[in-house]
Amino acid sequence: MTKREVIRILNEIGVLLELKGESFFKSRAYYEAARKLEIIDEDIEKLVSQQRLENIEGFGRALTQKITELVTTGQLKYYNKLRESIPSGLLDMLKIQGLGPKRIMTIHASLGINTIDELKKACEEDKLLDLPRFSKKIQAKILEGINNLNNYADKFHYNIGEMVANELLKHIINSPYVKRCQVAGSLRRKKEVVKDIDIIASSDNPHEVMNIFTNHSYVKEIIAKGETKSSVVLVNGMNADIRVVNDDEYPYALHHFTGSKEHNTALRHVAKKHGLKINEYGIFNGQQKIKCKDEVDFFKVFDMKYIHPELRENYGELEAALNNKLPHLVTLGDIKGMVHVHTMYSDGSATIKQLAKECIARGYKYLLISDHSKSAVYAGGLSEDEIKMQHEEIDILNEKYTDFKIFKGIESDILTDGSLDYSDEVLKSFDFIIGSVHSSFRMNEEKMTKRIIKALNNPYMTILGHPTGRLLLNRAGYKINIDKIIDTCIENNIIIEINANPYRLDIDWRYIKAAKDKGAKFVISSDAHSIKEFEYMRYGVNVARKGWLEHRDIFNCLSLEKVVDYLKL
DNA sequence: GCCGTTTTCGGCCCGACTGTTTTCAGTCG
Repeated sequence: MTKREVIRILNEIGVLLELKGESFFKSRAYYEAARKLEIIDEDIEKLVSQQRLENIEGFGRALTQKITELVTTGQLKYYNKLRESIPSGLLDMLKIQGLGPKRIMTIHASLGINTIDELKKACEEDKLLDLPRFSKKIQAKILEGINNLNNYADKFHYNIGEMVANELLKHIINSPYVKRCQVAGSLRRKKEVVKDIDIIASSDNPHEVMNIFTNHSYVKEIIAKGETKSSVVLVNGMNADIRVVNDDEYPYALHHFTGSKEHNTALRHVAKKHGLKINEYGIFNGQQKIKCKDEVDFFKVFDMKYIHPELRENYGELEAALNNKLPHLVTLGDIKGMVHVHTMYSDGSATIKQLAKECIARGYKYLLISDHSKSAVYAGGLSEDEIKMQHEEIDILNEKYTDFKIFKGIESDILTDGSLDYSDEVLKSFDFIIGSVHSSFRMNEEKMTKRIIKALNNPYMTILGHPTGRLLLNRAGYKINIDKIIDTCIENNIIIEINANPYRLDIDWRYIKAAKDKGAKFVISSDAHSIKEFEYMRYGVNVARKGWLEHRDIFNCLSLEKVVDYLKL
């Protein structure tokens, strides 16, 4: 059984226990254990066979026994029994806004309802009214929650969230009542997909700020509106929350609502050791509040350097901050060249000259062109003759530039047998080669891993393109042994792509830090098919920062001279 | 569920808002 599967089951047990009405702390023990396994960069089977699980904080006798059973037999009796006792439809109901474990179990126990469809029918037939602490209002809310579930996605791509949040922010920040205001939550942490928008503001007149927020034209429905907190649904189905505090409470509130929950919980443990207490209104030493003017001050209280929001995932940032080992995160300004760009030769919309001009205007020193290869017929992949033409055009353009260079490359399909789709003769004519999988996504893990590793052993390969092939909120990545692939990239000096397209953001940031520690190198590439898509670079930088990367870990932070040197030209 | 120098039981994270009920339960983040 894979670690991923164990993590999934632990999380599900946590949810099932919540439904059963068990103590929240018991559920949390399972969630925390799942979380720990996610962070630990070790083989689960080794951890079990070497009996090292019980040495990890949060793994007591019960959890160790259960995980051992799961890993050695592939089964867990406790889990099977739990699942039998709770219809799976009840788990789905947790997604309905306003409906939690208590009400779900009341509905199930009194009315025998097991699925969302049955629940919907019951609401429409007024069957919930007689249940204790239910009413017409609550029934209507549940019904609306069910309809929203069908009408709206519950998650959105980062770039959509950012766009909407900026629009709301612009509206609020212009108010004379607002002193400080910014986006918090997962958007501030630059998560690749977001559930909602969190905004924090400081003001002496929260009432007015709430009105401004809830009156925005994007607001479709007000879920809650109070003096410090309001919650709305926007026209696109997204939820947005605002918290308004006094200005001297702002840094604490900002930190609290930036999260992550896991980061906050871990920091509270640290605070406790200092004899301090943290909540959204302050850091307290008994009754006394410790003054902070901003988040830099906030972390100073715990002898920590400022932790950038992107790192606040409880992936080791607190320890690093204590030991002064936080990375100097890469910034967009560190990027010196545009990589993985498609032109009109294949499915791009701009000419090489237009792309180069835009690069120069943006201060980039080089452009790495990589159109599709000939197997990608659907995308106008380049024939051998077209490659020759493109190379001639690049040579002519390069003669005109003094402080700028265009490099000749290709995004070559990794064919099902792991070979690239040109002869060595043709491959040799490029300055660099990105190898990407664009077909037969549904191979099993062993075959797909073998396929990619064979390509990584091709001496002409420079970069592994979008390593998992995922499309966020749309398609899971292909099944691969990512550890083996990363290890092979390191051995063979292949650069791992961080594809900055906001619908890909592939490789996932969760893999990056461990790979970096092992010596992996990365490139942030736009995969641009138009000049407009150069903007994608900042999403790629977000991912790199979430993966703890510094400029020296990233290929296109190198100077032009160093790139020429690297590509041995 | 886990944990432990107040140690084998009793804490563990808590505040805001809604709606039902009249002091509080449920949900959410």
